[in-house]
Amino acid sequence: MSEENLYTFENEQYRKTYWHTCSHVLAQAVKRLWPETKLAIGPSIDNGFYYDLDSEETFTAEDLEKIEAEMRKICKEKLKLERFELPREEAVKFMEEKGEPYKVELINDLPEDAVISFYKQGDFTDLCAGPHLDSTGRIKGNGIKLTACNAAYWRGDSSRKQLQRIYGIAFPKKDELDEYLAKQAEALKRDHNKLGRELEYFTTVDSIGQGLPILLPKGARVVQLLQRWVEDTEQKRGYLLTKTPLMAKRDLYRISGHWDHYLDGMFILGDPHDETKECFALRPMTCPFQYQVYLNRQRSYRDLPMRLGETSTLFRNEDSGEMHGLIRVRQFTISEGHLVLRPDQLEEEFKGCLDLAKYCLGTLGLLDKCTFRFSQWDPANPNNKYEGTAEQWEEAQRVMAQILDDLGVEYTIGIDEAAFYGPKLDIQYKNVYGKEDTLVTIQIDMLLAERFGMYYIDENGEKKLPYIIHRTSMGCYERTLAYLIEEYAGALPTWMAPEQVRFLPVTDRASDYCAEQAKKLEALGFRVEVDYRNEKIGKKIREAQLEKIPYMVVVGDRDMENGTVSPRHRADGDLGAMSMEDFTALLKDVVDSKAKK
RNA sequence: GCUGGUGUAGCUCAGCUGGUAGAGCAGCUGAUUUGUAAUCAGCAGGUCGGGGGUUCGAAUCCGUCCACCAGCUCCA
Repeated sequence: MSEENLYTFENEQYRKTYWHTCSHVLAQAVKRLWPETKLAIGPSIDNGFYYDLDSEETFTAEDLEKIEAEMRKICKEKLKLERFELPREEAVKFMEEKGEPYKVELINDLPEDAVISFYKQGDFTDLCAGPHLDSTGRIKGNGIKLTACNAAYWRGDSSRKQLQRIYGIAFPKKDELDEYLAKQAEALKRDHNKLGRELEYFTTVDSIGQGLPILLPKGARVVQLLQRWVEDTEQKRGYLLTKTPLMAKRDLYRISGHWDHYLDGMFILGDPHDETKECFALRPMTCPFQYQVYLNRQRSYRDLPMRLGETSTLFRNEDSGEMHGLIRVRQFTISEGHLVLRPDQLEEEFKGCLDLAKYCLGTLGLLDKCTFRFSQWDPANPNNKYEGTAEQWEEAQRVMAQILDDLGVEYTIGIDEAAFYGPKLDIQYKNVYGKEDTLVTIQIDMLLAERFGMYYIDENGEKKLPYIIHRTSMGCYERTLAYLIEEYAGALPTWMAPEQVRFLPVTDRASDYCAEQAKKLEALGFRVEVDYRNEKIGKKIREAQLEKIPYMVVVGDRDMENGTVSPRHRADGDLGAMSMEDFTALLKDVVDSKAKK
């Protein structure tokens, strides 16, 4: 990068520096307006910056405007940012005198040898490692927008005080800000939680409860199509289909370890603390149920790998604030599966799982936006989350790292994101708000086989413990549907669209002709409707467009005379008159190829 | 679970400082038979999220519960 390009917004480092200085300007503005406010932290993030503040005042939208105005003033003042260092004791004293307890805590937690630096701009000084712009005058005042004020726990710890987090975004030009905000607004129009309800994919009902969405006929159809496709795909790859119960006695969860680790997360039927009576729980995962298939008889090394797949409905009693549309729910159905294998088969089978997931997500059109996360344990986790010994964990993670490197997977590392029984490869996806969730997970488990006594007899007649891979091929159907709606803005590809073709008779003279053609397509397995209403063709088209029906087939007197139909694609518009044979071939091609249109 | 916001007809929303609700679209009925994004007219539709409380009187004020939204925390 050439010298002059270093200071452009294209340069991520410069951009982050710019936003970081914005966060200082934000804090300075708040301190000027509400001097009693205590400062916590204020970093730049992927999309802008924020500052966490402790204030008696609950910042409203109007307050944010006031703060923005003050920020613009600070930019106009062109205050120089000056860096200086202090020894630890003086640094603590400095912040104590300023009445900033959070800063004092931060300084005290810095390592012994840390350089403690401050940045001063006019009447405002903040503890900060930098770097920063050299002057607040570098920031374009009317390119700043404070976008939200929300709660955030001090140091991300829910047992500590909740602060107010003010989010902002800024650009060197007002036009760029406007463009960014317009793009954001546009993205929110794809929000599955809004679009999915409007297009009648799902709804929620107060009396049923939080996190328990109703899949309406369109949503249910899409899920059915995806399930059939996944089950068939897995069958072709050597998976054995299972159907196991949705609940079990607490005894089962005691063996798996879930009773100790996740009691709060389960829906319990009965009194969990009364040992004199039977107590059941709805299943929060499939593992211990599906293991029983393996345990049905003694297994030989020749039986391995055993690949078990199940379309599995799970129940998790999430905290009330966690539910979100179809993305985070209390009951969901997942393309679940477990592979029981010999240690020497681990890499090959892991690769197979990754291939399958990539194939599924790629076909759905979601793969390009996915990122990979290698989720590892945290030996320092304070909640005793993890089973097994440090040696077992190091071994499992070493093997997984080796496999990921061999396969050339680019990943980030997530510490303390592992399952309680092993490390995971998580395939992550971001929703329209930029919030990331796991779509697919592939996990290596070297612990549970022993707990369940899942031995096999090797070629020497010796009992051996297998490895287990927990995996999903396309995640849970509700969440995947949500992302599909967002990815395609509700216009799902024809192969998975609940209604693929809608015939639109221009007058009722064409009704019978349409019914006949529709029947032909239905016989071939297409999902077809006819709009028989006595409405103008323009209105029928408008409504079909708004419902995002892939193909509208206009049929009028002219078509009937010529024995044609006049299809229209929702995105490509009028395709002109053609024979039913040609239209059928076109449709078949689009559907069979699972084209993304 | 925590912080903040929201909840009025199927949908989108109006309803000022308390005086028992209004529009557009959708729906129904009738007329209209129409060629690529909204034909016209009429009718009907609501214990204003639920239970309480204050008041002569509550959609409006207070409290509580429920649901929805954003964020945090959590996510087997």
